[in-house]
Amino acid sequence: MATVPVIDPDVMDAWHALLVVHHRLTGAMDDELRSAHGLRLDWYDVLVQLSEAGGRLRMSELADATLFSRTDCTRIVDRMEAAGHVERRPAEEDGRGVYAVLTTRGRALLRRASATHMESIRRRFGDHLHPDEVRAIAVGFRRVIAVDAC
Amino acid sequence: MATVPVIDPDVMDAWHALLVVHHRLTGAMDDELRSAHGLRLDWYDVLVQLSEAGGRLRMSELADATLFSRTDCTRIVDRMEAAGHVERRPAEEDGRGVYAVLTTRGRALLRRASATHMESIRRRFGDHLHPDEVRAIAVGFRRVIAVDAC
DNA sequence: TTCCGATGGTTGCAGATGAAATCATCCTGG
DNA sequence: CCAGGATGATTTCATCTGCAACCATCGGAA
Repeated sequence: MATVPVIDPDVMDAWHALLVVHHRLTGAMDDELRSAHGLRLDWYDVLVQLSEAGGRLRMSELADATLFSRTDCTRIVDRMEAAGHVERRPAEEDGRGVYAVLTTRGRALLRRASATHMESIRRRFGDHLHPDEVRAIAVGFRRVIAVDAC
Repeated sequence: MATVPVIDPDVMDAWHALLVVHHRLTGAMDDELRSAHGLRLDWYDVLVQLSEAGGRLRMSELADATLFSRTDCTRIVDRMEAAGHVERRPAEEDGRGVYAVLTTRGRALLRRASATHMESIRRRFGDHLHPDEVRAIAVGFRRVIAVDAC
């Protein structure tokens, strides 16, 4: 009695390709940001999220906005604060809360770094995909994410 | 003089979705493997690669086949050897070389774990994508990978 | 045969990671 | 108003990670 294959080989291919793309590209982008701006990819993510939120976020909001744990955020902000890119400010409305606030210096760094990073995403990723593929990826992945959230 | 956007928003969407899918799904799959079989996702990857290679690989081949560094492979094999899933055997044809060899126990564990993992990929990933999307992802990503290899 | 640069693998070190414990503050029910 | 559970953030601990230094072996050239 032959067992039915548990998974479609095409799906397996797609999943494996995703793993490789993620590994290679995040590695390369991290290298690029480091050599061009002395900035790690995780710091960059924090800068982006803070900027998109208008310049400040509670620590836990930052953890939700990025893909980092709370512990990670505490420590990344520790280091970025020491580097002068962000500041911590107690939340006036909640004695337990802390805001991570983008500094002028952090904002300037983000402006420079984002050019590098966007260009990197385009060159390493977008340029090699047809618009149809890009849309299929975005739409399909959003569906995967939405289901997972339940 | 307005600056031209550096990157197509659709491409940015797709890239971001990829990051989220990777993070969520690898996390969930790791949890599943751990609770079902006490097996970490990285150990599972090693078992798969050894099995697909016929049961044994040189350490450096293992590093190439997986997404791990040489250092990682040394240490993962250390732990898996202690757990009895693989064995180290000196390469007869090269005094420097070492083979990581799948044990009977490792093979049995892989058989059990792969059912869990395949099902997990199907349920969390493949089931939510149209066949067209799956093919677009596989084909597009392979292109991205091929270019990056240069 | 004997160098000597290249290669395979491991290890020391410095830093990064998550889970769980901790501390302070908040807020709800009585 | 007070007690006590919930929440925000940090710290501790044990583990994991990569880079660079390391050691042993290989293989070609003199």
